[in-house]
Amino acid sequence: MMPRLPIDQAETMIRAAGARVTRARIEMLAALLAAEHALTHHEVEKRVNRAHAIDRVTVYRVLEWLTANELAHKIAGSDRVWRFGATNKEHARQHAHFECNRCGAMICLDEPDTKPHIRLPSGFHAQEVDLLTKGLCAKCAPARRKDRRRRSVPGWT
Amino acid sequence: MMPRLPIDQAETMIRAAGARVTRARIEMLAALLAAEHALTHHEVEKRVNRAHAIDRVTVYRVLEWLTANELAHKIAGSDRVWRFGATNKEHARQHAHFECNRCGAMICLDEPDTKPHIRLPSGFHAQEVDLLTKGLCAKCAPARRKDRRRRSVPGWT
DNA sequence: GCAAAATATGCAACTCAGTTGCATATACAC
DNA sequence: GTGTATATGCAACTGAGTTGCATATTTTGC
Ligand SMILES: [Zn+2]
Ligand SMILES: [Zn+2]
Ligand SMILES: [Zn+2]
Ligand SMILES: [Zn+2]
Repeated sequence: MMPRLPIDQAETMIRAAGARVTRARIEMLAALLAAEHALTHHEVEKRVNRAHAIDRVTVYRVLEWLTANELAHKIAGSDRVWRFGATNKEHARQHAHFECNRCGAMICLDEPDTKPHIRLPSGFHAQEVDLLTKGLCAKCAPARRKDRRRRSVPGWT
Repeated sequence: MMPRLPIDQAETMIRAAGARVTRARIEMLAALLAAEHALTHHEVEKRVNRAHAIDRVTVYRVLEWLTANELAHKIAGSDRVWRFGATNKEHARQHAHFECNRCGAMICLDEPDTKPHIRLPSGFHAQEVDLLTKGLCAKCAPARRKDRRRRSVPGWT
């Protein structure tokens, strides 16, 4: 299988969705496909702006459109900012995520891993399970070695 | 064991933390203890206001303080709003949560349940795992019976 | 290709959660 | 009670995400 340029792959995916093929959609999906981690609206905006200026509202709307069409998915982070990842090949419909407690980076974990069976109160009906592992990413883990992580109670002496 | 009023239990918990016992802290923690689900800042404000008016900034600050002192914990919801629950007796330090896809209600699940073992990329270091089950709560499940949940692609016909 | 219809984009103004600085009120130690 | 540390109230701010509407671009039909 030929490795394809993200920009071409993006165009094919959008065309396959049977929707209008616009520059913003292509470039934004390509940015997500090329990204090493899930991107915030701002990160997407910055990466696409290398090519040409794009309005921030368009960024929000295209991300929403990509998500609705299942070409991307969004993950809720601890900082109340959505991060978006391309929904391609290897990622199952359901997959876990990792968020770095230090730099905030969010990545998709493609391991299907053992599904935890959760007992719900009577009458409740489960539809999906979000699994978010938090910790330190490869870049941040070394930096925290010396921190000697005591059970911190911020703002309290 | 005597069943205690939330207000008394709250005061005891705060006093045990060795901190100043204020009306706002007691009433807000009592509201969390009495709540049937995790509360937003706004819900807390509304419940406490039955007794006396309270500034919204104080609500934020007290919730932050309760969280820092581990008398409460906060859960990130799909609507970018933090919800707070009292951290009492039965809830372990780590527990799963449930969020209703229809009404947004968030509850704590005290089942410790089978911890999923997640494989991380090399160099990554896990510290905690957030597990959020989404679906329909007991109140909303019946209402959705007829909806015949097709694979929805919102905003796309 | 060209015009018309359909829809995506840009812009301005908005909403709403959460934060910050500072003056004042309150809890607690003495 | 008085003094000191700190909690609260108020006003103004930040930043993510949304909405309405005018304009630009993509498609479709010719
Ligand atoms: Zn990191
Ligand atoms: Zn993902
Ligand atoms: Zn519900
Ligand atoms: Zn909880």
